[in-house]
Amino acid sequence: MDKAQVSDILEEIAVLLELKGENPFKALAYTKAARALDNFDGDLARLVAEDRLAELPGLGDALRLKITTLVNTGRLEYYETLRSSVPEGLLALLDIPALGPKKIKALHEKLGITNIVELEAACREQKVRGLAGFGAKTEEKIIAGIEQTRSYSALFRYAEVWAQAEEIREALRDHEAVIQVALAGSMRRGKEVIKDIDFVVSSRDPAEVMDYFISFPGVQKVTNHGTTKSSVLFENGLTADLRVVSDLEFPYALHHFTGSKEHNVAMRQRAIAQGKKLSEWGLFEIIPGKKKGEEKEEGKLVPCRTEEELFAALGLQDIPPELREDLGEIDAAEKREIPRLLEWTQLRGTFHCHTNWSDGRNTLAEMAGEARELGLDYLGIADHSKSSVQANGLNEDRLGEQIEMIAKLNTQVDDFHVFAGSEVDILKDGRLDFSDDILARLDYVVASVHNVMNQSEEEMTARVLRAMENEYVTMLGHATGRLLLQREPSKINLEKIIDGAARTGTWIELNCSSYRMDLDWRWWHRARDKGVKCVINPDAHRISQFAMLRHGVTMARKGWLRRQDVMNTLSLEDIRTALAR
DNA sequence: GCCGTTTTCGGCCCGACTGTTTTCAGTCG
Repeated sequence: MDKAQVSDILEEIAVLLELKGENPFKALAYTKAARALDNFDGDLARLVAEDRLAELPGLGDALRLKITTLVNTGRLEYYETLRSSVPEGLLALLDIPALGPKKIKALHEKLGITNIVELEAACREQKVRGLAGFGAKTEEKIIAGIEQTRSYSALFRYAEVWAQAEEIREALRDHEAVIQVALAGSMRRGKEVIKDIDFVVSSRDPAEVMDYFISFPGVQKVTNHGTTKSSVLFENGLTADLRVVSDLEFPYALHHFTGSKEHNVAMRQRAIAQGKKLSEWGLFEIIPGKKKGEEKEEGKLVPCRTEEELFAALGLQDIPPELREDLGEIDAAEKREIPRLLEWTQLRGTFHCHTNWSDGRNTLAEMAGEARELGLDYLGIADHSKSSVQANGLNEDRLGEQIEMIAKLNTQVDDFHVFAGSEVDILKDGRLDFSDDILARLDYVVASVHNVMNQSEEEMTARVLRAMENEYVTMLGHATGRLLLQREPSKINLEKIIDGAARTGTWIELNCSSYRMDLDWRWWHRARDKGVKCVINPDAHRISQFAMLRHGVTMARKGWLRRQDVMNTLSLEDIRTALAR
C-alpha cells in the first residue's frame, strides 16, 4: 500500500474515532500522522523496510506498528473493526452543516439514529429538541441542512465529471456506427455545476448506438431507451442523455441540445424575424403564403454542415458554446464583436500553489518539476500565512527560509522560474497577516480571506478593500470563498471589489480549484471592461491539481476573457516586468 | 495516541461564532 493510501486510511480513522467520542487528541494524533506521511517526500516502503519510521514527527510505537502493517499487508484489523462498529449512514451526517461528531454521537446514542432519513423524521417529530445541548433552532437548522444536502445531491461540480464525460465521448467516437459525436448541454457550455451530461451523435444505425450506450460499464439503470433518445443513470448518481440523429441533422441538433434554453429562444426569435424556423431538426425557410399555425409541412431546409454555418445562415459570427447564455452574445455576433477567447495552451505559468511547507502534499521541487513538465515557464508558490494555523501556515522565519530555498532552486534550472509568494490571510479588520517589511521581500502576494466569513456585506467589503489598498498585494485570492455545492459565497459587494481592484491595480484570481471557480464567470465580463486583470490559479495542493488549469480556462472563456486579460499568459520576461514594483 | 519531562502524566492549535446556556460546549475553518 502506498503513502497516499495509508495517509487516507489514517485520516478516516481520525474521523471514526471522533464519531465514537474517543479522546479528540487521539484522533488528532492520527490526523497528524497522516500529515507527516503527506509531508514526507521519500520512499515510504523503504523507510518501513529499514525500520526508520521514527524519523517522521508524531509517530509513536502504536502508529509506527499500524503504518508498517498497512504498508506490508495492505490491511489493518484495527481499522476494519473500527469501521464496522460505526453504522455507515452515520458518516454521511457529517456533511450536514451544524452537525459534528459530538452531536452525531448524541443523536445515535439517545435516539438510535443511524442515517439521514431517520434524523429528518426525528427532527420533524420534534424529538431532537429535547436532547441536552439541542434546541428548537438546532432542529430547524438540521432540517434546513438536510434539505440543502438533498438539493445538492443531484448536482455535480464540472471538473469532477469532466473526465467521465470525456471517457464516454471517446467510447462513442470509437464505435463503428458513429459518424460524429459531441458533448452538448451545460457541460459543453462550461457551467461550473451541472445536473447531467448530454451527448449528440450522428449515425446511420441509431438502434445499435443506443444499445451500445445503455450497456456502458458503470450504468446502474436505464431510465429511457428509445430510437432518438436514451438516458442512463451511472453508479455515482450522474445521468447521461444521448441523442442520435442523421448526419444531416447533426449541427442543428448539436446547437439545440447545447442550449442554453434562453439562447435557443433568442435564436429562434431571430430566425422567425428572418422568415425562417429553427429547431433541433433543422433551419427552414418558411414557405410564403401559408398562415401561422398552418405550416404543417416544413419549408426548405437551409443546409448547414457545422454550427458555424448555422450561425452564418442567420447572419451571425460563430458563437463559442461557453457564451451561449443569452447574455449579449447574439448581439455581439451580429456586430462581429465576439472576441477571440482565451485558449488553454496560452497559459505560460501560474501562481497560488501550495507545498508541504503548509498544507500541500508535494514538495517545492515536485511542484516546480510538475509545472515545468506541463510546459509552463514559471510557477508561483504561495503557502499559507501564520494565522491559518489549521493549514500549518508559515510564520516569518519559515517564510524567510522558504524564500531562500526558492532562490537556491532557481539557480539550478535556467529554463524555468519559481516566484516566491505567500497566500496572506486578510485578518478580520482588513489588516494583513504579515507586516509590510516581510511582504516586501516577496515576488508577489495573494491576499485571501480564510476565517470570519460570515461578516455583513459592508464589513466584508471594507475588509477586502482595505487589504487591496496595501501596495504589496498583487492579487486577491478566491474573492467570495464559496465552495460549490457545499458553502455559499460570503456576502460581499463585488461591484465595489471590482472597482477597488481597478483603482489599486490589484489582479483578481480566477481560482480554478474544482470546488471554487471563484471569482465566478458571471463577473468577469464586467471586470474585464473595467480593466481588471485576471490570473488563473489552481490553488494546487498536490501536483495532480495543476490539471484544473484547463477548467479554469473554460470558466475564463465563459467570462468572455481574452488572452490579453489574463496575466499568466505573459511570458516569463513580461510577467517579471509586471511583478516588479 | 504522542510527547516532554520539574520523568510517568497532563497538555496537545486556535479564534470566532452559535445556540445553548447563565459560563460554555460544539462546530467550523
